[in-house]
Amino acid sequence: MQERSNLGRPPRRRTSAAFLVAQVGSHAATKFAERLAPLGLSPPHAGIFRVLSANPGLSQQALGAILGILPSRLVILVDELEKRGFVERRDTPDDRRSYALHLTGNGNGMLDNIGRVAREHDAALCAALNEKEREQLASLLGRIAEEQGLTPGVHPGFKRLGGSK
Amino acid sequence: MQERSNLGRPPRRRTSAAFLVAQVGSHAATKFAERLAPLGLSPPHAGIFRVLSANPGLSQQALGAILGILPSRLVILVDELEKRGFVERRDTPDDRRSYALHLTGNGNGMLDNIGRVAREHDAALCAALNEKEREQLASLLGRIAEEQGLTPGVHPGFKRLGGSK
DNA sequence: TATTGTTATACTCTATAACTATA
DNA sequence: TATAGTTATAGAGTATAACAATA
Repeated sequence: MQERSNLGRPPRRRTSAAFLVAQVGSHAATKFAERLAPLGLSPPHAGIFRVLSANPGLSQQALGAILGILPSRLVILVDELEKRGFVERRDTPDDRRSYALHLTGNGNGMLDNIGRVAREHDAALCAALNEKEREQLASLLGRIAEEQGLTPGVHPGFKRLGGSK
Repeated sequence: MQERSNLGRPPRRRTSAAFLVAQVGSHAATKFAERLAPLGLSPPHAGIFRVLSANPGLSQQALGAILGILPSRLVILVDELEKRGFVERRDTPDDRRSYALHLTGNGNGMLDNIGRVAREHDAALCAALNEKEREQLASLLGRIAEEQGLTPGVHPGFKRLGGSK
């Protein structure tokens, strides 16, 4: 039940939605990274798990394109996951330049852990809201994401933020 | 008017609010930085303008504490703004170790430009929502921000995001 | 001895270019 | 010649330590 009496006064200056989204979003990303850290993973790692789970057999190029990660960086990330036995590079018969990336059994186990962590993270972040309000929030943000042309399920990361020098 | 018929089926899996906040927030931060770039400013610069406007005479320590910017980095940012005539370091009579930071006339002019850019940014980001929905969104996010202990008006930036290595 | 502003340095992430092996 | 993966390198942001002047 919001107060609706603003008669005669200039519209009350509220913090802009854009600023709040950036502020809370940055906080959310930091908190998620903190929850991932005990698993020995970073947010980009989690993105790789999620995308490979939905699209097994992707090449590194394709995976990097989806996640917005440059090939030169993706190599390192995949190396780390392969070294720990979560991802494997399978040779492709038709094109011997590229690999087909798959989650291993251990990889799928870790994917479950990531999912659990993500749900805990969501619950903690939205603690101030009831279930209906969380759906409202997700709906509003989902509409913005769609109108802005954001790819569902892909966190854009941060490109060039510095603008001064 | 949302569909409300989910009888018997498991609750439909929606993208979590936490993920959407991080995704849209990252996008918003990138877009804001792009709008700031033609002014020769970065988001941290804009934060300095905003905080100094509300709290003239702050020391660098105090300013850095509010913005979550380390002294070693803040020196460089303030140097840049001082060199361009937007900020001045005034000697303080009582403590000759520190400066009192103030916006100059040109600085206040640039502050107006930043405000204009911020309003354009907000309008563009929320294009998918009507005025009432924007207020709803701001209200929901504001409650999360408060419950999570975020300082009003302060973008936390991104601390240690990597967790793997 | 502690604090303010500053400098120096290391580490991470981003971005570009160049190399190799295939195609 | 073009592409997939890889390596090397440069640039920005973040973090820590150390220093000079002052408290």
